[in-house]
Amino acid sequence: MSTRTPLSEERIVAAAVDLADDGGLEAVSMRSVAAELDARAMSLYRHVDGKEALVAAMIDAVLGEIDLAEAEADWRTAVGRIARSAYEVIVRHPWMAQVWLAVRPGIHRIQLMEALLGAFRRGGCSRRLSHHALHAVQNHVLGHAITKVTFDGAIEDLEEEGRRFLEGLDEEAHPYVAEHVVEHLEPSDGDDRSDFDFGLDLLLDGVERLRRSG
Amino acid sequence: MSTRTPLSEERIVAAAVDLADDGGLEAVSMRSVAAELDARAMSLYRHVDGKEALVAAMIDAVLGEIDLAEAEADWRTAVGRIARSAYEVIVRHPWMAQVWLAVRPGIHRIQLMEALLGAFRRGGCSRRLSHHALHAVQNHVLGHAITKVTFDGAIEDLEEEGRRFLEGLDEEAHPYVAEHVVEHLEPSDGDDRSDFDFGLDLLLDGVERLRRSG
DNA sequence: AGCGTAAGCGTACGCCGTACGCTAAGATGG
DNA sequence: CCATCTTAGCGTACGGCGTACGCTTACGCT
Repeated sequence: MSTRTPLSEERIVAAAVDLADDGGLEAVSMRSVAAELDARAMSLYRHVDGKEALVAAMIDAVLGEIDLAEAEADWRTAVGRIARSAYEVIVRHPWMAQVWLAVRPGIHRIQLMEALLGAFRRGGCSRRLSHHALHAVQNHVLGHAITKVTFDGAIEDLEEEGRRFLEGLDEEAHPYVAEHVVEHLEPSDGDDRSDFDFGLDLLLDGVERLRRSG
Repeated sequence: MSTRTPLSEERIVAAAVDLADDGGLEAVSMRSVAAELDARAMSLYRHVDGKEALVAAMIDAVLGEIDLAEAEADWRTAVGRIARSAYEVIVRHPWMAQVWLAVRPGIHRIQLMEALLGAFRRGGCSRRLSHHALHAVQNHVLGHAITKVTFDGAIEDLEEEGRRFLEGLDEEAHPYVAEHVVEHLEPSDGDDRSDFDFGLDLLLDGVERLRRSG
């Protein structure tokens, strides 16, 4: 016994993702990842090109979890499924929000783009409209994910933190911000799902209108 | 002579922003910032709470550059001016894109939110609509800024890099991505300005429609 | 058995953020 | 004018980081 399973890029990336999922990106160091695998830091370099490449591989591995809604006929529900899945994947791996656009696209990122663009193009959108629609959807997903992650990420008690923020806020000078924060704290009707869908629908309505008008 | 101007939070933050503007966030260390001011690292701690607080101060300082379009009567042109100004500020300080949502909002961030929300609310949008409109505009600005910054940030010759990317791409498997990248490379009709406005108009059209329908 | 190849790792270097405590200069009160 | 207090600046040091370099060990060949 005691012959450990050998290292591989796959195992290293998986260990790094696990570390990042609980502990954030800052918990990922060559030494900590190696320790997770009962190895030493320098051993990783046989399988991975360095820390930057490791992070890129982590990102692409996680993007592979996204549902690309490949058999979906209707373009709008396809885009909806992809967008929601992408959002959920990012929220499941909160560290993604900081970095997913910061590195050169890997294969899964390209497949994600292809799936979204394909849905728009086959749905009858022009090249130019599809171009902007892709960016709009990506921005929406990433923006919402960042907002959610930063809200309940560093903060375990959202309510408490929100109240504290409001206390420090000058409500005379910033009444609308106060209003906005209160809305984030209202639990019932404005849950994540409807918030996300509201913006996405608004956006896809616009795309649909432009699609029809050519 | 030779009595240097004393340190202060303001001077430290300004020096750090300068370093980040040319050299990226990674060029900002307590030692490098101190060196920029002819001082030593530990001296900074008399005026700044540590690196994290320094970065937060850098962000808020830069957000103070945004034009808040305060005297603007028409809500739509006000939002447009604010959004474009914010976009330009981020592009002017490319390191902002990585971090601007990652820290707790400072006073300038709050003023930015207040300006946008005020424009929507005074323009006749409901609380809920203004809430979503704010997020949508923020996402649009940040998303576009990130896209632009990552495109021409690490890449001095955009054209060359795009062609190289296309070479490595399997155009059979990803025809729409190829199309999309080509569109990014086309210089003339699709410049930054019109790209940014196209998405923003699409978005504000949606807001306007919902505003009218109540 | 001998050998080539490659996986794993020990050591060391130059960075980083920052805790701790000293020095020296200026402010304050007599 | 001196004594005392405050505070800006900094020297040193510690633990952690990414990684260059080269050694060792294990394994698959012939």
